[in-house]
Amino acid sequence: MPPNLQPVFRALGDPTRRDILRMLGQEPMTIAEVSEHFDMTRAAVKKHLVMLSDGGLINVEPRGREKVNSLNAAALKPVFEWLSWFDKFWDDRLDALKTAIEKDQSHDTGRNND
Amino acid sequence: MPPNLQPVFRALGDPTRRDILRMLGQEPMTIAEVSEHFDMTRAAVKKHLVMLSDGGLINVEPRGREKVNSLNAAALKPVFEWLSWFDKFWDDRLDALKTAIEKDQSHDTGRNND
DNA sequence: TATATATGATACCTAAAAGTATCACGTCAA
DNA sequence: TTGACGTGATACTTTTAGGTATCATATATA
Repeated sequence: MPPNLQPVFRALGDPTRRDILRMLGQEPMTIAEVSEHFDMTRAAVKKHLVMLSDGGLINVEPRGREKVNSLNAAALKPVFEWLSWFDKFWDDRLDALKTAIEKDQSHDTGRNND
Repeated sequence: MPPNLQPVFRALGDPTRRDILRMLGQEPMTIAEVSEHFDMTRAAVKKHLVMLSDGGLINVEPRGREKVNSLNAAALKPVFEWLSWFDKFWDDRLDALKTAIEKDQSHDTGRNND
């Protein structure tokens, strides 16, 4: 079952959320810690985290009274693959090689790309 | 100067626009032709095309009284590269190979990735 | 236990997105 | 040259996104 791409693309559509992803790529953070990096209320940051969670882009785990948000980069994979459909238009060579790599790997390439 | 990613990500955030990109990947189309594929007015489709154009994702060329919209997949490249930053989290092997490919190519890899 | 703290949830505001309807304008064709 | 046709542009409506403010709840901690 192909994952629904829409929540992922929607989550990526906001610059604050893209920044958050990069931050969580460095280290997991609580909501308060993420909020420190932005000039907006914690509630606003929380909403962004919910959207990221909706897209499966982050994992949220309780730790006492805190919630630790960590990156789930695997959720980006379908996006990457959706984009790869267009490789042929801007770089035939890279596309060919990447296809070879994917074939070489024993991946479940049950891709739908929609 | 790194292209502004925001208009591109915003354009990709809507499923109709992603569909249009795939359609234009098959062949260039006029606004009327694109509109035939969707259950909405031509004006609405036109707005989507403007957003795609804002992100540089399509080229629009006049042909008599028509406008021919064609895919500009090169505009997806920065998005692809932005995503590639996360490769290490979900597939070290593919990332390593892709890096090797890019190094092998003589590309203007003046990437900023923000 | 009493209190401070981290988060959750709700209501509300503003702006932008997505869509429709309508009309104006340029171009092709009879 | 007169329509017909494809498009551009504007005004309008509805929904969603992004944000603030506020209060409730659960958990540490003095």
